Amino acid sequence: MAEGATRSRENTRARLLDAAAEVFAEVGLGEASVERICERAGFTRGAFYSNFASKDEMFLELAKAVARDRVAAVRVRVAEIDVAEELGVEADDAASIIRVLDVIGDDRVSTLLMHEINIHAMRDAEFAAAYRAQDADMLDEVVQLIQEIVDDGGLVLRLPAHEAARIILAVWGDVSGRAAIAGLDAAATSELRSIEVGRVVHLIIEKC
Amino acid sequence: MAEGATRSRENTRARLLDAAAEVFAEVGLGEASVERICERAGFTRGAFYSNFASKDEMFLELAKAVARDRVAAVRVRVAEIDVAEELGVEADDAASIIRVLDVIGDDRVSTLLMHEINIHAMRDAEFAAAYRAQDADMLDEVVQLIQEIVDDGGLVLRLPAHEAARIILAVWGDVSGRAAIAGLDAAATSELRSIEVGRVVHLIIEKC
DNA sequence: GGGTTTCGATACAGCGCTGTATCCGATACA
DNA sequence: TGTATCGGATACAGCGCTGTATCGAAACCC
Repeated sequence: MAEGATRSRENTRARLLDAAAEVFAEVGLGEASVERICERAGFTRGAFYSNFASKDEMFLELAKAVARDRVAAVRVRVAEIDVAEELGVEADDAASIIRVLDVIGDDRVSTLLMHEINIHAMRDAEFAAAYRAQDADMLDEVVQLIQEIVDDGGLVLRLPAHEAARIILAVWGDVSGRAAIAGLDAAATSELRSIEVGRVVHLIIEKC
Repeated sequence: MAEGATRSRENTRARLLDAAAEVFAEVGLGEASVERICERAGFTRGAFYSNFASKDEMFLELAKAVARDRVAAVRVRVAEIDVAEELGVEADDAASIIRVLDVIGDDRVSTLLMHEINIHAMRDAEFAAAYRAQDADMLDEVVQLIQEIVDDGGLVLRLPAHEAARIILAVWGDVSGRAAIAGLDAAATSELRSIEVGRVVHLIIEKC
């Protein structure tokens, strides 16, 4: 278990996972062959089967990694906003939320991949359990964010925080999907999200 | 082109399309083989290639049919509500909208299929164009519905109607997806939808 | 009722993918 | 520096799917 070897192995795993994310996004889980993933990563199938038991097992791992990264990214952003508030920099309510959410899935590949993960959760009950757990984590994070913004700004919610979070996430996902369908680039997608999600946030948060 | 033969041919086409809808929902477009679809329909591939040029062409046709049926179903429900209102039967605002939307994709297969169609639209630009057109039609239908309910009830919208419709559809889709992931049956799904969509409707429609 | 057409079944050649078994080179270690 | 180990490449047998070409039977037409 030498350092170099391990590092190299971890590196090929990462490269394979990255390639898989792209391929899954491009053609979907079903049509993505192990061969194609390896080709994309610059390996042969030997490397794949040396690192993963099967395509499904790999997909599971990829989904876990994506979920972990998303929640972590949101958590970081929330913390950043906390710091900003403590420094007295009062941000606009909607803008804060959008800036936080913007960290998840800016790009096309992420959106496609999330949808692929989502639909897989509908098909596989076992996978669904893990998915729901991470979805709940993400929701909690957003709830907490909303709560802080409302408390610090002396604002009022028209809805319980966790229901508000659900709606915001739903609209966020909907806009992202439509942007991908419309073929919008990152900038345009971001702008569209600001507008539409901002509208919902202002609908939910009552200004006094 | 005798009647009987034609009818029979139409029948096999329909059976193949039904089977395809199930298989696409179960395993996705990519993993659905022509063979499997035919097996499900009780035919061999001979019948398939006699009726469709390819799996993709068939998917396109299926998507068109689904879209057509959905919009048509909504249109019928909207008309029903119009009649009810003319008869003086004043329905609850949220309930009316939910009853209309409930007509689209009650079941698990429809939800899966819609997601499959949706994700395919993200991947295929040409397909996306057709998808967006039908999506716009559906949106228009909901906008009209909202408008009528608001006008007849002397209510006020907190948002422009078409933005309200977008949000309602987004939440509706989100709830449907989560219900499928949770493995809820039709009744539970319907109930969950009532609650969550109802909440959004009440948020958007101001009662005077 | 015999010829014609049509629809779906069957047969076939071929390809791409799978998963395993084996091999080779590089790296770590003594 | 020789040796053991490990990671990835290569080789291989086999399967399932594809799409076409052909065939048989049933329905239709006169």
